[in-house]
Amino acid sequence: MVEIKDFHKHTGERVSTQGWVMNTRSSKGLEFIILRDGSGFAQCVADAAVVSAEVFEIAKQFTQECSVRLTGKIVADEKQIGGYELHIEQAEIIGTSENYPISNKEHGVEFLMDNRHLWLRSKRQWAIMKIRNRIIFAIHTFFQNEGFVQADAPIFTGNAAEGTTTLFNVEYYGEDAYLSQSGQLYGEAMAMALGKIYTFGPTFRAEKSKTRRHLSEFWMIEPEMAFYNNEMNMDLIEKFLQFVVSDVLTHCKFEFEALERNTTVLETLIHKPFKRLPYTQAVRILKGEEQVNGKTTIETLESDLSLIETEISEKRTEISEKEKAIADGTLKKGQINFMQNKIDMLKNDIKELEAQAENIPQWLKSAKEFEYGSDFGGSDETVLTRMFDVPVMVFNWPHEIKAFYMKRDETGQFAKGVDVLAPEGYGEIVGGGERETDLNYLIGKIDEHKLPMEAFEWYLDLRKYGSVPHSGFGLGLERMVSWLCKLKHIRETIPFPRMYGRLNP
RNA sequence: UCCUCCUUAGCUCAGUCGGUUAGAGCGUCGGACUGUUAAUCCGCAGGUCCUAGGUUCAAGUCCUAGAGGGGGAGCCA
Repeated sequence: MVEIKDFHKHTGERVSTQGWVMNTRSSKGLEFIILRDGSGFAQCVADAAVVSAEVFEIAKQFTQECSVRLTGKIVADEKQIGGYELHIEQAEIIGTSENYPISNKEHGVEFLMDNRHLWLRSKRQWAIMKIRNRIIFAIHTFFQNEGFVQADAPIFTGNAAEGTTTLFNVEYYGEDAYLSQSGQLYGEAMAMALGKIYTFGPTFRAEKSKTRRHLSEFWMIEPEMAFYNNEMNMDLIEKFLQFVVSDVLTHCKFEFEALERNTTVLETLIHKPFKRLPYTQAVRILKGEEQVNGKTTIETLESDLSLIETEISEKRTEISEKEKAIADGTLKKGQINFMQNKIDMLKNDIKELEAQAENIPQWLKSAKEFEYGSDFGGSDETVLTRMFDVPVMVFNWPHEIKAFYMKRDETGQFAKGVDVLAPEGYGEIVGGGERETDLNYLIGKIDEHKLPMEAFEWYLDLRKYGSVPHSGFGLGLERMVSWLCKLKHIRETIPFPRMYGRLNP
C-alpha cells in the first residue's frame, strides 16, 4: 500500500492505495474520484476504455466518504492537487457510505459542530489539525533542545489556585476537588527540582464565555525556569515563538495554502525583534498620546475606517453590475448561479466590513477613555497591536491587576509580568512573568487576596528552602493555532472543542 | 450574569403591507454527456415555518413567554 503523500516517489509505477472518497464527478465513460487517506489528497480516474466493465461499474458506485482500495498507475499531472493522479486499474469498496450529511456546499456553524466527528474529514479541518500537530512538535523540539524537562502538573487540584477564575468541581473520593486551571504553581516546584521544566497539558476554566477566543477545555504549555528574571523570560518567549513559527512555516506550506493563509506577517516576525513596551508606554500609545512610526492610534484607525468604507462602496458597485448582468437575461443558467453565489459572497463581505466599520469608532472611544491602571480589554489589544507588524510584549504592569505570586519591581508599583499580544487582532497568546521569592511578602499577598493559607503551605515551602529568582509563562495552544491559521473562531483549533453549551460530540 | 442578532426542505437561504396551494439554489435519487476541478444539463422526491399561548375573518409574517444557536462584555491562554 502506498500513501498519497508518497505518490511522487512512484511516478509511472503501478501501486495500490486506500482511503475515502471525498467527491466524485463523472462523464460518459469517465469517473473522477477525489481520494483522501489522511496523508493527502489525489484525483483518481477510471476510464471505461481502459478498465474492465466490472471495475468501471464499481467506480460508478462510489459515493461521498465510502472507503475504497484502488490499484493503478501514478501519473504526474500539474493540474491536480498534489501534482499526481492515479489511473485506476482495480477498485474495491471497503465500507459503503450513504447520504453523508456534509456536502461540498456551505454549512452553518451549529450544523458543523453537531457533525464535528465528520467535519474533521474535510480538507480545511485536516489542514488545521496538521498545523496543530506541527506546532506541538515544534514546541517539544524547542524546549528539549534548550535543555528543558517536560514535567506534568496534576489535573485534579484541591484548591482554586489563584482564586480569580471559576473552576469545574469534581468529587474526589468524597472530597471536593477542581479541574486544574493552571499548572504554574506546581511548575515552580518542579523547576526547583529540575532547573528548567515545561508542562504541556489540558486546562479547564468554567467561565460561561461565548467569544471566539475562549474554550472551557484547552491545552497550555507552561515553562518555568529557575534563575531567570523577567528580561531573560522575555528573551526566551521571543526566541521560542520565532522558532515555532519558523518551523511550522517550513513544514506546513501545503496546509497554509489549503487554508488560503497569507503568511507574510509570520515570515516577518521570525527574524524581527518583538516590540517590548512597559505598560505605562503602552497606555500612552493606546490613548493616542504617543506616536508609532509618525502616527497615533487615532490617525491609524481613522485611515483604516476610510479604507473599509471605500472597500464597501467598491463591493456595492460590483454587486449592482452583476445584478444588471443577470437581469439582461443573456446568461446561461450555470453562469447565473455562479453570479448569484458571487453576489451572496459579496453581501456577506459587506456585512462583515460594516461590522468592522461600526467597531472602529467604539474601539477608538474605549482607547481614548482607557483608565490608567486597569487591564486591557479585547479591543484595546487589537488597537495596540494594529500599530506594529510583530507581536507586542507588554511588561511592568500595575501590581494590583496581576496575580498574588507576581514579583514587584524596585519601585514597588509594578509587577514584573509580561503579556504577549499577537498581531492581526488575536490578542493575548502568552501571559507570564517573574515570581515573588520573598516568603513574608507572599504570605501578605495571600492574605490580601483572601486565599486559604493552608492550601499554599507547600508552595510557601519553595521560599523557605533555597528560594531563587525564577520566571515562567503560559502559552495557549489553541490561540496559537487560531492565530497561525488566521481562523475566525478558536473552536476549529481542537478536534473536539469543549465550550459553553457544547459537550457533544 | 448582561447586551445584541438569529431560528422556514437534508444543507444555505428568500418570503414585500397579515391575504389563494410556502419558494429558490445546493445535496440525495433517476437520466444525459469521454478530462472533470464545488463540473455541467434534464427530471423526481423532499415542509411540526423552533415550542406554547394570544390578537385577528385570516399568522411563516404581529404580541407575550420559553427553548436552542450566533456575536460581544466580563474572565483569561
